Amino acid sequence: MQLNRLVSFFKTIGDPTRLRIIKLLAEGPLHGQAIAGKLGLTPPTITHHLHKLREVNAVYERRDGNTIYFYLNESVIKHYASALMDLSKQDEVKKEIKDLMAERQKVIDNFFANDGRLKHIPAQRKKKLIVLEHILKGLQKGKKYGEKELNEYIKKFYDDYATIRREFIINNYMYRENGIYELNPEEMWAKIE
Amino acid sequence: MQLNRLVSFFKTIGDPTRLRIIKLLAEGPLHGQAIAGKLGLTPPTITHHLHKLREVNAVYERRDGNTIYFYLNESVIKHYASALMDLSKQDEVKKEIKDLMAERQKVIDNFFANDGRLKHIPAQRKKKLIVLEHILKGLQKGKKYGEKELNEYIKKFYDDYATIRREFIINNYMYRENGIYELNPEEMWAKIE
DNA sequence: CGTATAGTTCGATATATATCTAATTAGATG
DNA sequence: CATCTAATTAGATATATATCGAACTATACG
Repeated sequence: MQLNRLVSFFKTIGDPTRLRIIKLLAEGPLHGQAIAGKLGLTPPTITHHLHKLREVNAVYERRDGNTIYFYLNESVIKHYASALMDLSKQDEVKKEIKDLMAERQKVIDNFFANDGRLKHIPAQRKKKLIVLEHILKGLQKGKKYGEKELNEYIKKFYDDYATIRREFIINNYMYRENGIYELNPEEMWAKIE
Repeated sequence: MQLNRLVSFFKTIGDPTRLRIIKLLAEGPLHGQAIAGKLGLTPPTITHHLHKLREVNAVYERRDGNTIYFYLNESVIKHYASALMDLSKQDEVKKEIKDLMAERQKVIDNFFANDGRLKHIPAQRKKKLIVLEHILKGLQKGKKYGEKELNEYIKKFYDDYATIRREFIINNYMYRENGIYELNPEEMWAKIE
């Protein structure tokens, strides 16, 4: 369901007169003047609202002689009701992932400044790992980095590159061999983002 | 659920920007500037819409530091979705009665003029009975009517009182005894309205 | 064909509101 | 306390729209 249809429908029923018309029609079809009478409004006003209700298929009509009976299109109402319901329902797994992401994003928001630099290293281990993983996202897997090259990269985030580099190693995000650094396979540290 | 709350809610979500905010928050909480960024709007505009969304309890917020995270209030969304669903759902019996009533009303609209007088007697038996029953509603059960009195009553609806009076008898709506007329018990002709 | 009735269209008016820029407030941090 | 960032408020503008009375259209009926 595209956004525009939803917006048009809700905008249309988000009016006291139109919602009262819908409630009336929910009890059975009525002709225009009957609606005008029950609501204390003039026929042109009712025509105006019925026009809008027809635009979103909330009502349909059947002519009988020269009076027109208006009916509530219940299936359309149900349709949008369930579309609305869907906006509040997400499958469990997806929802949990989203929550996790939101939590991580919050930590990142807190510890990185607007220019993208790390303000300071979190004391809490869990948050520290999130911060380290965020920095690691800029490195390519499989690529070999010289120590100087890695230091330069880290310095874009934080002046104390030595601490960060050491954290990379002791938390098993990277390994070092003969002064050459490389990312460990992601599976080893269950990267999420 | 009172009408005003429904109207306010639907009016609120019947706006493209606000519905987009709701869709975003359905995927997880966000802070104001993140919303502004994703939608390409300025923070004051987002504040404006969040204010309206809060008014109808569609969102709530949690402060963390000086950034405020906004959450979709899913239970409220569900609440209004089911209220909307109710507008299209009626229990079967009630619905059938309403349909019957609407059908009868249509016949009455067609055969009685605005001043309440019968234009002519329907040829179709089913419609004729509806018309007769409509006229009978003005009589009291248990009361005994003299012929002249009954004629006068019928004449308020139709000049040819003799025909109508005869129809009352042959369709078993009334019975006559020594020139005195009386309504038959309702059960005998399954009065609906 | 003329008349009556139901519905629609038109034009005017009053009200609401979505959006922006600029200024202000609130909290956190050094 | 000074400063930074996020959010809000205020004011301005442009657009949308709910309602009505008056004029018009369509259908039925005699």
